[in-house]
Amino acid sequence: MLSQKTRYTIRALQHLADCWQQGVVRLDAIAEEQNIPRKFLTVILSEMVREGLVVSHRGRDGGYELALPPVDICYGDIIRLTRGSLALVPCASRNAHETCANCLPEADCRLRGLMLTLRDEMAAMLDRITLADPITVEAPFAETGMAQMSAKSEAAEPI
Amino acid sequence: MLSQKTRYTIRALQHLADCWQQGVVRLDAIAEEQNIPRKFLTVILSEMVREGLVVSHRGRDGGYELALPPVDICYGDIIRLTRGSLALVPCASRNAHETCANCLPEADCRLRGLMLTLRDEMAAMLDRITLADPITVEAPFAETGMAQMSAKSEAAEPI
DNA sequence: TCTCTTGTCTACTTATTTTGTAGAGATAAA
DNA sequence: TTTATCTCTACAAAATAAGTAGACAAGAGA
Repeated sequence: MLSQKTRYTIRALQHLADCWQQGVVRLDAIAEEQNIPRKFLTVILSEMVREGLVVSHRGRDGGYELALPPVDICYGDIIRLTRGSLALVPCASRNAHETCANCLPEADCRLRGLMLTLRDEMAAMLDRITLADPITVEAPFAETGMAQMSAKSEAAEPI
Repeated sequence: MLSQKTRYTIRALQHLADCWQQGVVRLDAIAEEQNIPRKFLTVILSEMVREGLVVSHRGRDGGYELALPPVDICYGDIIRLTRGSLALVPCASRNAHETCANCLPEADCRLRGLMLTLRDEMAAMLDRITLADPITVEAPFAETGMAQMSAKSEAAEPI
């Protein structure tokens, strides 16, 4: 699972992407519209500033904006930044590899083999979709009967 | 990330798959060969028995074996059993849907849209590969220069 | 039947991670 | 100089994960 913090981060960045080139956005505006605890959001956005994804402006009329055009920020990068890795198992990370505790030697671990393949497949998708992509949202499960989703995101087609 | 417990579970099941139709396997044998804390493994295997994936035999000469042929147990099912869901976000689960706390209405949440697509892609892979599939393991990162992996698993080809 | 081996179950303990909050500072505009 | 903003470190509380204890049940064989 993505942690709550990672989810907040992504939604905050989506919000900034939506406001791209419309001036800075105040923290309180993001917190309110995205339903994120204000104090927690200060921590999150400060981290994003340190990581270079967001630029802040202090003082009166201050706020935040993306440091890059939304099209240059992909979901894979955001998740790697906040969570360290895309992989579902530490030994299958290509960016933050760590050997697992209490495991077999890596060369023998089939779980690792599987998770590496999965990681690569996830990366192929998450590195392709950016904050500029529109994403169509399937209706909630309760109300409907599934799947209107699937498309593969070329240019500006709904995902 | 998959929890340590989920990883132990998968490796224990892989071990039982390897011993399929060779008689029961004692808990201690699994614990030793798979490097899993013995007491913790009792909890894990008891759960698998309750879930119907494993059959146990008590008393002297007792042990465990898979309840089904390895080819009928896919990784997707194992992860769903141990973890509740394949999805990376509770609101994107198709089996254990839950609305996220502090979120937008589901119909407006682009993160959910993205995570649904990702979930379906992960499921397509994890529901196809079973405990009977051989899985080739890429050499550990430290020793080599990446990627010998990728294949898509048809029939009994290495994954 | 007795005993030994092996699995079962419930309840705990401990460690780690996650989620948030407090509060004193820095800075920029008016 | 005042006020609206962001910044930073540290802490607290809650939730989750990992692992252990220990009494119990059951089957095989002497």
